Amino acid sequence: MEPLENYLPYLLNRAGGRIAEAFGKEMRPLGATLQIWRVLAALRERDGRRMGDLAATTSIEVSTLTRLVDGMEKKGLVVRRRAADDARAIVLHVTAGGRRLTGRILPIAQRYERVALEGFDEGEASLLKGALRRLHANMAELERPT
Amino acid sequence: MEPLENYLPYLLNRAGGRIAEAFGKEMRPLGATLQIWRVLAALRERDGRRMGDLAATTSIEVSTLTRLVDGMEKKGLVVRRRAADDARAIVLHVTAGGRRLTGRILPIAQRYERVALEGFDEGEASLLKGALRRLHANMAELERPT
DNA sequence: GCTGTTTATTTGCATTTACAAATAAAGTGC
DNA sequence: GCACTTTATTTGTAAATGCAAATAAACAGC
Repeated sequence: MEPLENYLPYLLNRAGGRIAEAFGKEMRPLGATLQIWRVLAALRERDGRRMGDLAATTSIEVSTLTRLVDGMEKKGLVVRRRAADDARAIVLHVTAGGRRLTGRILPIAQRYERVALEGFDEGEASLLKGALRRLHANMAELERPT
Repeated sequence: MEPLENYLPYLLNRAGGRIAEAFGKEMRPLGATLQIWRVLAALRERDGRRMGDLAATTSIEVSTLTRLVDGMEKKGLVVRRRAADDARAIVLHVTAGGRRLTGRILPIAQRYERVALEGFDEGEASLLKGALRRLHANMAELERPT
């Protein structure tokens, strides 16, 4: 029967894990982590997001995110403010320091995109990305046991 | 510039993370975890592997694996033996209990493969798998900073 | 405008994980 | 066959993670 090597979830996690690990190591000297980068990237697209919103778009658990943001605040990368329209919610804003760090990480992220897709032509790359999106969507339907 | 949504490493981790999470939750009632399944699957292909070998094929850190195996031994899924040819090395053997558990997990793993690839035809699926292997290989070349 | 329910975030706690140091057995050169 | 280096695994320890409970504000119905 199927060896591990042909099993899609395994291949996926293995590839993803290796990228994450390598990227994470490059983040270190900058005083960042992969997760910090995710948050910064999400805020770069739209600043002033809520915790829950960020958790969803970064795929980081809310409780994990809370503590991650604690650290980011201490490092002066972001600030928490209470949402204007809902006193339960917190919105996050990047600081100048946060933007500076984002600027330093961006070229590294771009390099990773290039290296990962080395040898893939335009069409293959977008096919792959589309497949990953579809796959992610497919899994959403599997929220119940057999 | 590229939103997170188009960034390959992100898509990869997101898809992989979601599968791992869902699969992990189904493992729980069986008293297993994703990592335990990885080890069992690797031993199913070839029993009596060394710790280092297992670490490499499952992509689990050796030190993490040591403790994981501690737990698996307590659960009676595997046993550690000293390698016949090298007294430094440990080889792992599955027990009857381990095989029983493997048998219960297999159909779940197969279902995940199916659901993940729902809507992918044969060709697309093997293209995707090939891409993931290539990508994993590409990352190996990036073991040095810029 | 109170009461009960839902929603957003945080905190407590136990588990998982990774890195580095420790241990132990081979292999190497002489 | 003794010192030196390399290889295989384990242990110490600190950080990251996820679940469940706690807190706090909004909303719904009356």
